[in-house]
Amino acid sequence: MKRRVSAADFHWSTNLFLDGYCRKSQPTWTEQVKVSAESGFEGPTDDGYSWRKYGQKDILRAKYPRSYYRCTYRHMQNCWATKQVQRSDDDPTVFDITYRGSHNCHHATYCAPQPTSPEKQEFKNQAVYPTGQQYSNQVLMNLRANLRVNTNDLDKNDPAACHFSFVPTFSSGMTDDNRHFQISHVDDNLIGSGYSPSFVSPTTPESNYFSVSSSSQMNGYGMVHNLHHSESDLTDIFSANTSTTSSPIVGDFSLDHLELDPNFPFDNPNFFS
DNA sequence: GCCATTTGACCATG
DNA sequence: CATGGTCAAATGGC
Repeated sequence: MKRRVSAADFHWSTNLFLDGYCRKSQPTWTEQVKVSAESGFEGPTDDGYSWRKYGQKDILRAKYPRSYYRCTYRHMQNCWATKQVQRSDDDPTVFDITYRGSHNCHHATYCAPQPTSPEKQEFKNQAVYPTGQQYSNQVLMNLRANLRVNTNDLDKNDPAACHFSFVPTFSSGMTDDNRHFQISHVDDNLIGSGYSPSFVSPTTPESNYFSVSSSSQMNGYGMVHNLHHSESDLTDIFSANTSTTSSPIVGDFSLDHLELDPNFPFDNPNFFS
């Protein structure tokens, strides 16, 4: 929990998989993080937040146990974010990290030297944390390689509860920094509750930032808050790229590839409602 | 002594 | 009842 991964030797790829499921109205998404052994493998747990491990469990038919973490500031700031970390069976260098809930705490970024509080050590681990913006930009840089929207799963889920299937895939865009980014389903709760998947969470050693679009806005804690999410907004985001291989601009970034499923129900009244 | 981790027990769910 | 998720006492490091 207290180690840091240097920017120089942390080579990894992330397969982020937004599992916008419909349970308990908590946003959940899964990120697959690959850490190469040569980069001084220490595990993928440094995502910029401060986690406290509260359990470990052997999972049926899984080689490796699953670890359970919750936000260190669960009580101090009523932050109920949790995550589960499980090493992949196939590739021991790959970790599946399932995040559940969004952070309410304000300790994720290093740049928030707030007025001294009795909880002095709350900031002791923050000095080298990159901001969420920094992480985000890293991902978006790789996003240039490939981004597509996949709606295949829509039919498998209750359309009334899960209106959104968004599976952008970033892969092989950058040299050794391949990130695969998948967002499956996102429901209302996920969008409207300060939801912050890893691509907007602090992690990367890079020093950049991004903004997704006018419909989203970074706050001071590396989170993206959707100020509004209307149909037109999303259309704005994706429409520019449905028939060309040019590089549409998404926020501060250009995308080399963006495929949009023509059947994607942007006109679904429930979509991002 | 404080705090995080470990680990077996307990609980919830299907 | 099997499995996954959480609790909490014990443990260890600083």
